[in-house]
Amino acid sequence: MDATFRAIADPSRRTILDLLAEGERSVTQLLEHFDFSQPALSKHLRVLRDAGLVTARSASRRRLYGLRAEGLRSVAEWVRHYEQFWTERLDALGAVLDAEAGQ
Amino acid sequence: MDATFRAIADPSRRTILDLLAEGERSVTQLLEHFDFSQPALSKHLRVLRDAGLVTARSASRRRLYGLRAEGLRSVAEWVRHYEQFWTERLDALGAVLDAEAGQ
DNA sequence: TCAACATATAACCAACTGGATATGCGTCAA
DNA sequence: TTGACGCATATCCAGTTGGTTATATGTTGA
Repeated sequence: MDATFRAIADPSRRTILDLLAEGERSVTQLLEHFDFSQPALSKHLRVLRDAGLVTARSASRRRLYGLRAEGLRSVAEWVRHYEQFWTERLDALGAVLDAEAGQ
Repeated sequence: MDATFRAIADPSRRTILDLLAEGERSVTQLLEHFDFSQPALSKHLRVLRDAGLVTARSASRRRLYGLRAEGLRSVAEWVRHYEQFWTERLDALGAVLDAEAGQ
C-alpha cells in the first residue's frame, strides 16, 4: 500500500496509468508521450509493476503493458474515508437550506 | 495537485491526516504518536500546509492544526476515474450470474 | 523579569529518486 | 546468420527527501 502511494506520487507514472486506461500499450508506444529516455520509462514501469498497478506480457519481441486498476483500491478506500468531510458539509448546508425554505 | 500526491505519499503524513480527522491537535499532541523529533514533525506539517491539506491557527503559545479535507478532492476525483474498472467487472459478473440464474 | 514551554527555521547529512548513457539479451526479417 | 529492433538492466550523477542537532522567536506563569 505504501508502494502504491509512492508510485502514484509521480506525474509521469500517473500519465502512464491514464494511457493504459485506454488499453494495452507497448513500451515504444508509451514512450511517444514522454520526453525522457526509454530506460527511464522502463524504470517507471518497474515501479508500477512492483506496486501491482500494471501487468506486463510478452508479445513476440514487444512487451505489452496493461492497467491493473484493482491496485488502486487501497487508495480509493483511504480517500473515501475523508470524502465524508466535504459531503457532510454539503449535507449540512442542504439541511440549513431546507429549514430556511420551510419557514 | 502534484503537491497533494507527493504529500500523501509519506506514511507519517497520512497518519497525521488520520489524527487530524478526529479533530484539531497541537504539535505536541501529534508528536506523541511518532518516534521522530519535533522539527521533523514541523517539516511534515509544512508540507501538508503547502499542499493545502491542513490548516493552522495560533492558540496562545500553541499551534493548532486541523484537517482541510477538501484538499484531497483532486485525489478522490482522480481515483474515481479508475474505480469504474473494478466496478464494471463486478457489474459484468453480476450480469453473468443473473443470466445463469435465469436458465 | 525571566525561565520554561511550544514551535519554527537553519544547517547539515545519508539515503532515495529520476534522469542519463552504455550495454546485454531475446526476437524477427532479410 | 546476422543486423536491427524492443526492452531491461547496470552504472553513474545531481537533486530531493526525511531525518538530525542547534538555535531563534514568541508566550506564559511564577
